[in-house]
Amino acid sequence: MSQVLRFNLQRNNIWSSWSVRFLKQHAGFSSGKLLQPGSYEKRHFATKLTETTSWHKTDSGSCIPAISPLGLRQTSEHDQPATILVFDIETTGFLHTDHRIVEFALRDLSGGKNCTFETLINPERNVPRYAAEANNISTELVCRPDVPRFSDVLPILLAYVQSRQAPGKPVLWVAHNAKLFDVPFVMQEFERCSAQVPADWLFVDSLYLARKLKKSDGNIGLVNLKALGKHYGVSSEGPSHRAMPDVQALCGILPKITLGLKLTCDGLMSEASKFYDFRKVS
DNA sequence: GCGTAGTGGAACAGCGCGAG
DNA sequence: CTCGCGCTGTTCCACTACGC
Repeated sequence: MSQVLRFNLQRNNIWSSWSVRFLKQHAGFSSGKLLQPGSYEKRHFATKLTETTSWHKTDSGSCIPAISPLGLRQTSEHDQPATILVFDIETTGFLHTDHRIVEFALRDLSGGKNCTFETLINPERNVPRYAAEANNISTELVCRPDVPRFSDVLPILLAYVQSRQAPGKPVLWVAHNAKLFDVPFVMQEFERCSAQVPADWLFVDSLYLARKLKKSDGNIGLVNLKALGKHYGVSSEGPSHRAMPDVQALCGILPKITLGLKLTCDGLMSEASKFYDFRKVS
């Protein structure tokens, strides 16, 4: 498991062209070193092929998961109204105005090869002890010159998302408590980089959906990720309160929620708030 | 530790109805 | 007509949950 950055790109060998070019341009990494087994950068920037869960529609139109063969998409891009990316971040604290992102992870629900993106981020500030205790990400781990800053990661992230995005279709970002936590942080980091969030990025808060479902399903108790995972029998690999395990958990929970809400992919789209809606809140 | 949203309970106001 | 009762809706407040 990489300590700093795992960067997975799908669709042929974008990895060997785009990513290296971006890394060279924006993060100052050498492509030669990058591809050398055992090299320092290789340890940090590694691709991983995963067999993943993809979504497709039931007869009733609800979104449910289905195991897809390695590297194959069961749902064609033309059938999907949007690329759905489940993401999670770890930060140095609660306030997006005062704190920084230290880890970013996402997973493309359509599955297939290299459907995940995960990286540690150099916050350029100390990680408070309470935050480090919560997410096991210490100052020593991320405040190092070899750990990319958000500004380094941003062009790679944008390229990755673009590589996953179907032409003309929006990108639907899903996170737990996205409205109050994840999106304001991401927005703040974009602003720090003087970058614009793409206009076709939409955001859905799974916490809001879970609360909505709870009203109609009395069996649902707490609506935090852990409780929902337990309720639906969804377990995630890896330590809790780290970005990718939480992403994996949400990937398992989200289809259950949409199924419970009888929410179609289009319905999920309608639940999405555009970026400027979140900006009003934050 | 913080900020926000949601929730549940208490308190109150307003209304309708029946009894005297 | 007046009073009392009960129901309903609204408002406020305290508490809880949620993210790290």
